[in-house]
Amino acid sequence: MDTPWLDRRQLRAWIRLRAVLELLPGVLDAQLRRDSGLTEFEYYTLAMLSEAPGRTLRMTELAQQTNATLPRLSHVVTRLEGRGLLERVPCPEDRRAINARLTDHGWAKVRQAAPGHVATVRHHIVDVLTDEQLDQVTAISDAILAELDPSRAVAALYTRYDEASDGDDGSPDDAEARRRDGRTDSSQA
Amino acid sequence: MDTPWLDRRQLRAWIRLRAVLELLPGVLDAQLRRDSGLTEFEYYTLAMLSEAPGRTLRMTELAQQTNATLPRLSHVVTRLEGRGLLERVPCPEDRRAINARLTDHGWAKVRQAAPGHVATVRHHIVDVLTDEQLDQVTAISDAILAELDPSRAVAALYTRYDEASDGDDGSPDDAEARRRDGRTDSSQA
DNA sequence: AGAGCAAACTTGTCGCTACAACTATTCCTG
DNA sequence: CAGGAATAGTTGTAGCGACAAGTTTGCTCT
Repeated sequence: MDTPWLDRRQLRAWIRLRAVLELLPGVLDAQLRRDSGLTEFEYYTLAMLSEAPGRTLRMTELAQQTNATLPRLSHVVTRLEGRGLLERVPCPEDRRAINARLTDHGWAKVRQAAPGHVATVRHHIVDVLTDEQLDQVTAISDAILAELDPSRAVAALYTRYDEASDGDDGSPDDAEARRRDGRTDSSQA
Repeated sequence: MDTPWLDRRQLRAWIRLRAVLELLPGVLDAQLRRDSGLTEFEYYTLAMLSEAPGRTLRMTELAQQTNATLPRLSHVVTRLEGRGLLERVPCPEDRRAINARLTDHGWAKVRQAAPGHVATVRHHIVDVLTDEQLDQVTAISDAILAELDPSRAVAALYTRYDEASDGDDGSPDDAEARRRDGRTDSSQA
């Protein structure tokens, strides 16, 4: 078994990507913690719920959308439930399943936290990249995810943001969240 | 403050990048844990030492090269020291400072772990991307890191893998290459 | 129909990381 | 050449995530 080492180009790309992998999550997390008392993961959990029809999702589905394992999600949901941001509701159709539903308090929390978080994402990622590079990020991530997640579990979510629908993907809550797209900013670089 | 929401292209890129950020570390970690009993971070700690002159680095420098905070590194080094993979040596020049030095056992460990890890990186990243995309990864990461790390602390390391020197591809086995080249480095920095 | 298996969650434990002190040197500046 | 600030590390604690069981419900096959 001969193991081909990485050449300079490959190594350079990897080292840098690794640095991003290491540093970026901490920055995003810190901002949300500071400004909203939420983990980045907690935020996305709430955010995914806020976009779902009826602000409700089954645990498994929510886990997929947040790229989390079920045990992890379960723990997080327990904490969020304790803080009154969401609630567990037994699923009538399948009694094994549990629906996580965003409370009004949780909804308010997301709405309060969103602008700051989006601003951070903008500041650290979107604004420093060109439109072309953003598309490259999409393509590169797709390639990596295809290998990383052969079952295409993540696909369900991340296909959602393709140029698929012209209308909306449906839900009223969703529409409300999306309505904020309205801004026209010809972002600086 | 206008609500700076993300448009479709931006959101798509971000959602996917986020998925990579979430999933990739776990995969790399799992492989190293399984095959070598090392965390990805532990591996890189050892790897950075293995590349350093005399297989020795000061804690602060090592922290920078691994993108870690000092407290984190300190804990990790304590654990690795307990396992005999490296040792703390007081720095003669500055009595506040501590040198972390790779032991022979640690050296062997890195050499044993490297091929599997590189194979994983290859499999999940390098092999699924074109050369062009690899360069895009470099450029994009650079842009993000420049904003993320204004002090350019990371720069010290990741500049190292530019087309600067020859014979310096920076792999953990790099030190081996140096030995082959007869570049024997004694005495610490 | 009932046995066996899979799916959907939960729970408990352990290890790692961030954050916040704290100690010990060295640098700097009047 | 004091004395305060900055630098280099360590340590303690609290909290989150991974992993491994465990439980309940649904599915399937003969």
